[in-house]
Amino acid sequence: MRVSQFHLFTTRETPADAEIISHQLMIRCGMIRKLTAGIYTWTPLGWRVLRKVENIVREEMESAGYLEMLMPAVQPAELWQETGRWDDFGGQLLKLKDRAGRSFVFGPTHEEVVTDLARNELRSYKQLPVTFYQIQTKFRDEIRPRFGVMRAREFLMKDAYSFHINQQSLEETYWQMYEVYSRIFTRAGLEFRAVKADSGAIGGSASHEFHVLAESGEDQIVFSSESDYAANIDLAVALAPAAGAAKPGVDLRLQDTPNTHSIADLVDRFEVPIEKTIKILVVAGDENSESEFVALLVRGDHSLNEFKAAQLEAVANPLQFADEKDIHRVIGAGPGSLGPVDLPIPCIADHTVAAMSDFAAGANAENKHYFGINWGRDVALPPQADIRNVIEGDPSPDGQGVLHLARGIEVGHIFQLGTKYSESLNAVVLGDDGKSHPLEMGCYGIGVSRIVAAAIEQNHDDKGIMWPEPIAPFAIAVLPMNAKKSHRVREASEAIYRQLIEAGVEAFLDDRNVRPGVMFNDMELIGIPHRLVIGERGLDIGMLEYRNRRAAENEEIPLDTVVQELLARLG
RNA sequence: CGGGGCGUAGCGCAGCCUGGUAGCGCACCACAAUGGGGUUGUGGGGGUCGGAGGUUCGAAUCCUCUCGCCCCGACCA
Repeated sequence: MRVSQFHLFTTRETPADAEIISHQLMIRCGMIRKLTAGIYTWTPLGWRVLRKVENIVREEMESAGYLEMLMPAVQPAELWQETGRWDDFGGQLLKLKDRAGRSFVFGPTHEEVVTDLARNELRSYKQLPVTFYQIQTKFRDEIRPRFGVMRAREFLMKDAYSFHINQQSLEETYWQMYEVYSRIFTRAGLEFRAVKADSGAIGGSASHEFHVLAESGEDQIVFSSESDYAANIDLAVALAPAAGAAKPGVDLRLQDTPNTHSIADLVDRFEVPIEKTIKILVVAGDENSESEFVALLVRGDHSLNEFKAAQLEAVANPLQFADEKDIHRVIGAGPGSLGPVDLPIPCIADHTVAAMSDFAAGANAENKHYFGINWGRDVALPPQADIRNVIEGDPSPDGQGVLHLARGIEVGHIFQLGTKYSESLNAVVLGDDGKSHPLEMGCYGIGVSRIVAAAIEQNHDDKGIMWPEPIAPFAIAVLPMNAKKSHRVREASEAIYRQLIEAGVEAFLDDRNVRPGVMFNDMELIGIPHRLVIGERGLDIGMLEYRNRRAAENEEIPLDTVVQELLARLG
């Protein structure tokens, strides 16, 4: 491709509304343009990258034997009503009406459609297992789209669905898909981790997320320093210490603590180490439980894991925090003065709390705290559960190593769905026993457009993008210096460019009449992995300048063998 | 959904408080010089100031409504 024939539109200025680096660079490169909130046009430059990612995904899916297809983006409401997701999916579901007033959705995912296909087409276990996939535009009406294509409303997704006669077959495909996903992200040149995850609104049992590691990631992931334990923050657990093991060291003491309303106050004014404090969170009880409210106890420096807390039998799901008025009503003290001693409502302690001794907490009376509290001696040890978020350095739950926290961008998610959709849509096949069996299903997603942004987050410097070669829009930039003034430069550049193109290399010849600095800056900004500079200077001595986008210095390449040398470097 | 902010040329912004017929930088077009890290000069094109209504002799500016966009929050003992 010649730059003069390509719509290359770069800009020096960073748009005001782009917060993260990938969004800024994509705008500055001219890869994307916003049409409206969360909805983007992919320009020719951006589209080349998107297509590269798409093709890697497609090739790996194909070689695993999965079948590509294309399902409708617009789907009848009836199908979503059958599975209950017309109501359950929530505000992210974009609902539409046609001229006759019939309701439709713009597909945010395709379990309904693919299961409808399966119930009509699949008859026998002999047709199984089978995996269908598509690469297609999805729409999810995000509450708050942001970060460009990272969290867009309209986005490109690869979604795959597998069908099985039994759980064992599902698991085989699930773990095969795990490997396929790992190959895809590895091939795209990304540093990533797979972590255990919750299956959330999609439903089902087992699930893993694939995260590209990046500081700007919206998700927290957790992994062990020694073992292969890895989970997202919702699910991550630390090895629990033994409850009640610590022996009392000091006496219980009730002390006046005026104007002490927070853990921070307690630590500052009374010189209590934060690890010797506990905080009480009052939440609504489950409607079937005997208590209106339940107190949750976590160590002062720990935070409540709302996902875990909401799973507790005694606790309302979704989690609902008591307001100040309710806390006063049922406990008789404000939120800053709560503690386990003489607490009038049931409580559940985090495992860490159950192992504490000589700790401080509120006295359930204004302006008073207890110090030196010990379980058993001063108050009965409450029931325990894992209700906190793990922190950096916690022991890994398998006993091997400590936990590290990192930020990640979720680019893939695989689920074992089981029969959730096949049962609600009555998708069954005959087994070898001659009886009907609901299909076991798996579903597997990759955020194709999100990968583009994630790759930039992971691969950039102060000059711009540094594409991993497999997803770069062009492989090499051929930059003639002052071609207008030099037919030698012009001819040499054209010749090399032609040879590269003939060799199948995606070369990008900058034949614009612009100064060298403009070329260098543009090519570095858009992240072309290799570049060759052709000038009078080099031609005089028979050597040309080559530079890798990630290298700090030029290399000299002899003119006579330049194309072979480049081909070797390009792999 | 709650809170805050912003809508003036393709992009980044000034002008608004104190009303008087719209400006700067980048980008774009033309010409010239320059020619190895976003070069320089001269000349030029482009805006119903988000939209509607109101106040006024006169509105980008004041008032009302409306639409759009962005940020923060949905953890608190």
